[in-house]
Amino acid sequence: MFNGIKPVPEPSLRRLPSYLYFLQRLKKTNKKVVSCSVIGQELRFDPTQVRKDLQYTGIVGKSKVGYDIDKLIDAIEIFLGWDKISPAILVGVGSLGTAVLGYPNFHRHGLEIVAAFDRDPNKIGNVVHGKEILHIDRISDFVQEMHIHVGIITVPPEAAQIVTSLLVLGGIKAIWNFAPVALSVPPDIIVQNEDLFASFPILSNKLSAILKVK
Amino acid sequence: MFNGIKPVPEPSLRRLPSYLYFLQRLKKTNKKVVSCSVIGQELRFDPTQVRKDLQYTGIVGKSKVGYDIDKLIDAIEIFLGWDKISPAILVGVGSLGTAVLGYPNFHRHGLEIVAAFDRDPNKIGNVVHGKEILHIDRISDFVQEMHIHVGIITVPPEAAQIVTSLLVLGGIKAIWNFAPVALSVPPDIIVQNEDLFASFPILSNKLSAILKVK
DNA sequence: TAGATTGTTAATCGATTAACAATC
DNA sequence: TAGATTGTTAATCGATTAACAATC
Repeated sequence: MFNGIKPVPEPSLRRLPSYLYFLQRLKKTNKKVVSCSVIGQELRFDPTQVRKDLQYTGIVGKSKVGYDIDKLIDAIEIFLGWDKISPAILVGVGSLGTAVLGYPNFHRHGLEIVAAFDRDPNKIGNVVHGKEILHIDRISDFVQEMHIHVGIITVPPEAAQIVTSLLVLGGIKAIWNFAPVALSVPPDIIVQNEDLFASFPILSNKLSAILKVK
Repeated sequence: MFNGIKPVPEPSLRRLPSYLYFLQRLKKTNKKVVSCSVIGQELRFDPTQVRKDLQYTGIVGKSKVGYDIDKLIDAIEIFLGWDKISPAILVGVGSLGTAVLGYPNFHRHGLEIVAAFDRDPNKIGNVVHGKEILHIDRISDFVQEMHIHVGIITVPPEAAQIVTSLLVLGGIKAIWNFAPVALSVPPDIIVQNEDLFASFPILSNKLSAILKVK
């Protein structure tokens, strides 16, 4: 399994998009170069940490000058794979699914949702945020024929495993799972779980601390 | 600021709910006690880590036996403040707001959403998932009069700061922010940001790795 | 009693931060 | 040249994991 390449730490991966967004704003001000300390000051990160994060993308800077903003934007986008569009489908057009479908910037994040699926006959054929809703029976064939890379699961927890199996059957490469259940998949399939309420226990803990003091 | 009490590590806080859910399932099987190794095996955590996490709640176990399940459930709920209900409001009844309003188990997480707010006149007076939608003009007064503790922000990013200021004006204690912007608040107000797409760059990175190999 | 499990202290690991040489 | 910034190595910090004594 070990191939000599250290995996990029998850905290770094999570920070990279915020660098990208800042650089895109900076580019609009006609700046050409930027240093780690400027980025760090803006985003409240340690400059050394910024430098290390950026190095994972393979960017090379200039001493005394900093990084070329255009090059840096490209490097981050390429590193995350956001320069090439992967076709995706979304399964489960409830309110969460609708919210995800409504996100306008997936194409800038390497994703294009080409269709949505649901099991409710009343929804089939409707168009939500520009995507047609197809019946869930057609998922496997659709994934296979359209070479879909990513499946986004926004169905209720009970349905998530069945949907997963259908996606896998069609040859999906990665699953972005918003349902609060663990999915079982073959080892070569990427599963990334997204917890809508992930940070809530931290809020709870802080809130209960101040409520107790009172 | 330092008061001799070490803050509980965020990773531990994030794991506590999963212990709770497992214990609640276990309770239904009429088990009375449970050990760290059983919990760890189920949730794929190191047993020592489980023990350390649980100790933050103040629970005391019995050697050779384990922890009393009922006591442990209570300890986690009390520790997170999920035993007492805090009144909350939600602001921004778009698709994301509707999805959050539709979550059925907030009362088991110490929260009760008592009303929702929006600025769209067509939505005012409607009832979504049992909550009436009120006009945003009434937020500050509502927070003050109803002693609302938590404000959930699901408005578009442009509107998030204005909404925040209105909540603060009314005397809110904590803000759970789903908008992708940094909010400025007085130092005594808790802000917890929730990023709907937090794990997406990790999926991107893994996906681009396998696409490159191909 | 013997052995399983807790509670606690020590070791390890990984990420963050500091130090500093190289460089433009 | 002088000084700011990168690139890199070392130190620190915090979380995880291992070791082990206490205990029921």
